[in-house]
Amino acid sequence: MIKREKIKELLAATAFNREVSVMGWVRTFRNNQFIALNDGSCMGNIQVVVNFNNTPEELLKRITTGAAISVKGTLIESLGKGQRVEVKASSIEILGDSDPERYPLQPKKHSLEFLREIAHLRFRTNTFNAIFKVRHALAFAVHQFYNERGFVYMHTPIITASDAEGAGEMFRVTTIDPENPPRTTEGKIDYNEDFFGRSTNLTVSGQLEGELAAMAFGQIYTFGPTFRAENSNTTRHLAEFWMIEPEVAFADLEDNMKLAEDMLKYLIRYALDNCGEELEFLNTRLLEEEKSKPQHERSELSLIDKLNFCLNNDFEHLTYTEAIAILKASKPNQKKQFKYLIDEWGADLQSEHERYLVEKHFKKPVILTDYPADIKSFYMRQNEPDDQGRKTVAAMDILFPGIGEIVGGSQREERLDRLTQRMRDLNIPEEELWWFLDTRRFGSAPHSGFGLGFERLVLFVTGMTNIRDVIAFPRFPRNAEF
RNA sequence: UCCCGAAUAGCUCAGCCGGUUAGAGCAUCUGACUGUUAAUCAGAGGGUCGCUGGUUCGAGCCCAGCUUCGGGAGCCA
Repeated sequence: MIKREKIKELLAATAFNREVSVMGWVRTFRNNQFIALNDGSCMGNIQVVVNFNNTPEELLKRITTGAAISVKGTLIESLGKGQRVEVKASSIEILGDSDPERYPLQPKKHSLEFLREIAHLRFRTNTFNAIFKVRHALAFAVHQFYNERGFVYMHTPIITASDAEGAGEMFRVTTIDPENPPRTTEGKIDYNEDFFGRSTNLTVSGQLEGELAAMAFGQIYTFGPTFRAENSNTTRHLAEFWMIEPEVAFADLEDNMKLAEDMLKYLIRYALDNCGEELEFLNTRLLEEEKSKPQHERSELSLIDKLNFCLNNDFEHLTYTEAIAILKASKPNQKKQFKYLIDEWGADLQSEHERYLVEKHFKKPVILTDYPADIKSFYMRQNEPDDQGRKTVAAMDILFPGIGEIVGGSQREERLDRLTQRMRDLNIPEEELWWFLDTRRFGSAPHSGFGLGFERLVLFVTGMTNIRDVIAFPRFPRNAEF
């Protein structure tokens, strides 16, 4: 029996007139003769040539779009134009039929909206083949980047009992019978009777546990699923998404920003170096897509140019206070074109402001630092008040064109008294986070970390615009299909 | 959750001022052709016009509510 060869290898083959075996799924069957066969090993198809004169009618009828077939034949230089090699079939076996009346994928362009409804089949399109190859490459590169730098990959828990982190609404994890829950004497649901003996949730972040490990290993990262039960209906939020969270001891905000920028550039370079075919395809796809848009909405750079631009330029560093000054003096603010006008220091930046800074003013990735303490989390390190007595924290957000916030991080507050004071101010119960505070009690040290939304990175690198298209089976409000 | 828009054949869409039997391209099926490249040519089948109610002699079209989808905002990664 001949060993099955992958189409990717056959398309690159130089030795002809040899017997080969290929298996794959039919993309199209033209002229009763030419099968475009794809096995997922690459985006390209191999052409299988069938001699319909000596092939039974019943077999030819079963070579339909989507069918899985096994082909044995001779690899030859193509007799026709349009492809270099083809397989002259000597025998074809149908492995799995595909009813053409019911198979939803046609050899034509489908809308992303339609493909989202058939997410179980959309992997079979070139677009999603490319997206998920890039996603794979980026995930692999994340591990390679941190491994090369001696980071330890930590698996932080997915089920957590702490609800104090404040990153968002949480999904409850329980085995309690919702029809008949155990009650306390006051009539409330008694979580002492629950599986863990307490109320538990799906994690919204591995950061707090990551800090514990960083205070022993020095440098760690997490890369796992994260859950937010926010009723977010946008092109850049998911209820279940993957997050990368490095945490580094003895590192300040500068080190943190450097790590983040190095990582993003490393990942983008890895994709460019390893997913050339896929990015070329996505680049062309995007150009086609843009043709239907009015001139002013089209992007100035193509996808690949944009990625290279990102690699070859330093990210813009900017404090919140400097950003406010730029925004205050900006044309849209002066002409009152912003929906939310900038007048006071202390207000949170709206996405229109972030977009202005990134896409109009600097036209490159921006790292915003030193936000007002009042709009940031309790664990961020408190800076000394400025000459006007304004309080800020050592936070940094990285903003990307078209995506917005892709990284959020900070130097952590390592001083126990400052941390607990802030927790009291925000009504965060200290007793629940006793283990977290222990890091500040026993050998506390400066440390920093950040979170990178993996899907947002995949969005940027693939040039896709809806986050639901860069994760296999997106989870969002009112949708958990597949 | 809020604002805006959309929902008509398997897919992408047209459907005029509310008026006879709701159309096109692609896909599918049948036949022809047989070195095609989203093959081509000829023909055929395919519709509870998202759902519920209302206005009207008459509703795909107007109104209300609901559902779902898309874009934007908020929450954030």
